[in-house]
Amino acid sequence: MIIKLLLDSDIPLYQQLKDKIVYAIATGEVKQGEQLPSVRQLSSSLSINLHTVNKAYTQLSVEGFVTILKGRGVLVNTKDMYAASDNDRKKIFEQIQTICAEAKCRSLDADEIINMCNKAYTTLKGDN
Amino acid sequence: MIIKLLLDSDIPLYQQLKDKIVYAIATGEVKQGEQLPSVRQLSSSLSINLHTVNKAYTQLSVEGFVTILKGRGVLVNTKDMYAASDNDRKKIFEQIQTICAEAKCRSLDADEIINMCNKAYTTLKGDN
DNA sequence: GCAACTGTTATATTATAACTATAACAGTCA
DNA sequence: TGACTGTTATAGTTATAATATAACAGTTGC
Repeated sequence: MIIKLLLDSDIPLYQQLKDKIVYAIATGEVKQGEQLPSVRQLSSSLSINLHTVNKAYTQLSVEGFVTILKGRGVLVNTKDMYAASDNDRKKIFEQIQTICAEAKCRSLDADEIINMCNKAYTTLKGDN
Repeated sequence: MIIKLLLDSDIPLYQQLKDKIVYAIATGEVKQGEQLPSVRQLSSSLSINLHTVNKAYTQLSVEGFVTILKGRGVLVNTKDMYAASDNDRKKIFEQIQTICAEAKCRSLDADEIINMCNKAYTTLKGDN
């Protein structure tokens, strides 16, 4: 899993890390049951602190993407364990609403946004 | 313009405010050339600080949505003043990518996300 | 058991962001 | 002049983000 973080981004490091891992799950780059790097390994290879990685892993665990086993490591869950709940759907829709509002203001019509969605999905084509 | 902010949200107040104003522009609820409430008026009616409103207005100004006239007030710009630049498009696509990655993980397919986009756009139907 | 690995917890420190409070300054306009 | 605009300055509080070190506790293979 190739991860590059932007140190000068306005997006927190732990959030960037979460997004990258979810992206890797979406593409199938990391598979169900697969073990993620340990907090020490990953923090070392990214030159960031152990606790920053731990925060990302902990939140991914709360959101259902991974299971943390004390003493053993962090494992990617099976798909059914993080299938969208009604609340997940609601949150995703709210994000889309905000993006579409800005997009419409900026004279992008629905088709352009839909094209972006299709492009995003085709980029994610993995056998996961 | 009806605005309600969530004080206990993880989204900062000034960001929520920006999003609501952009949304109001998108629906046509506030029109081109229209004057927004003064920082004191709005901060008072929302029971938040003057500087929080000022921060939202200042950023909206940088992003091209409004023009701030010292001593006079804040005016909504014309559409052409905030039409999407290449960089705006890129940022919007990156947000969509992140959302789609999570959505795919959570077993939502492209059609479901596209439906959400269409629903979001129809909600925004205004003659702006 | 021991060693080497896991995640966890505790404590502390630094830096930055977010929000508030108050006051004064400066431009606009009837 | 007075009442409204946004702006700037100063200060303080609170929360978040990130780091640094150390110790604790569970797992695993030798």
